[in-house]
Amino acid sequence: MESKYVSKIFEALSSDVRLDVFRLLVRNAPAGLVAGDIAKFLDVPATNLSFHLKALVQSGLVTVEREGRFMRYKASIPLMLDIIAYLTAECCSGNPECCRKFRAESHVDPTFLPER
Amino acid sequence: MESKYVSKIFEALSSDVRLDVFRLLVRNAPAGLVAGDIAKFLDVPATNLSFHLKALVQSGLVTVEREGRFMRYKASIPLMLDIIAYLTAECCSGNPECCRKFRAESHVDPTFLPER
DNA sequence: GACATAATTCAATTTTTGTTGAATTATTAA
DNA sequence: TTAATAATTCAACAAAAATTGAATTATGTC
Repeated sequence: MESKYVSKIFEALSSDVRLDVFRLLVRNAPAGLVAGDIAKFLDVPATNLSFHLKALVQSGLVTVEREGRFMRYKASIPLMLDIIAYLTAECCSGNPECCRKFRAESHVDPTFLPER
Repeated sequence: MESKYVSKIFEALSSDVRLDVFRLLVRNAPAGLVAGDIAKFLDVPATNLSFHLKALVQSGLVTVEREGRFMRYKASIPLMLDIIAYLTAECCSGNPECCRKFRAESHVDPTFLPER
């Protein structure tokens, strides 16, 4: 995998609107949600949501298919796992013991971390 | 509010330069590297690298400390694991079996994923 | 102290993103 | 076939990010 390609995927998650959309779709995997429901859940104007959904689809993190007059969006869980594998590849030069030790320290829920 | 904080972290990984820097530091965890070595490895102009390192440090994904006249940068593995947990939280919420199936088919070392 | 080295900050410019309302396309229902 | 609904595209503007070279700060060496 090319870092230019992967950075585009992280760019898709670099807006709080898109991150919220993606997490909503991850929670609602594998069924996904139609655009109107996403807009309702997250209270984002339709026109702005379209802009962000387009970016997510272009990144590959989200897929879309027509369903009558609705558009159904789904998170691509395999791609999500791929970028996690990319990010963590050869962590600590492949020393799994070192990584596991970090893992034990990481049980901070980012939801509760202070703002910067 | 929380997603604004996490999206800033993904923003830090949304440039291919910064993504390359971060992965280099992940591979070289836990020791890290000094700025000049990063510049040499990745062939990035010092002034531009400083700009990107600053963004990484501000996101919290990278830490820095002075070492004589060198600056040593290190990846924050615990924060990396936290944002992975944030991204994958409640995946396939109603259907954990579905989520386990996705994981089994992926290339992710389970060390880096929260239990499900 | 004077000089070299490591790295950063600053200022200027260019490029890219995000947001909004109005107009448009696609589909279904009356 | 007309109207209603779902969603997108378009155009305009506002805001933020990337890049560069010159100047600056901090540290170590002669």
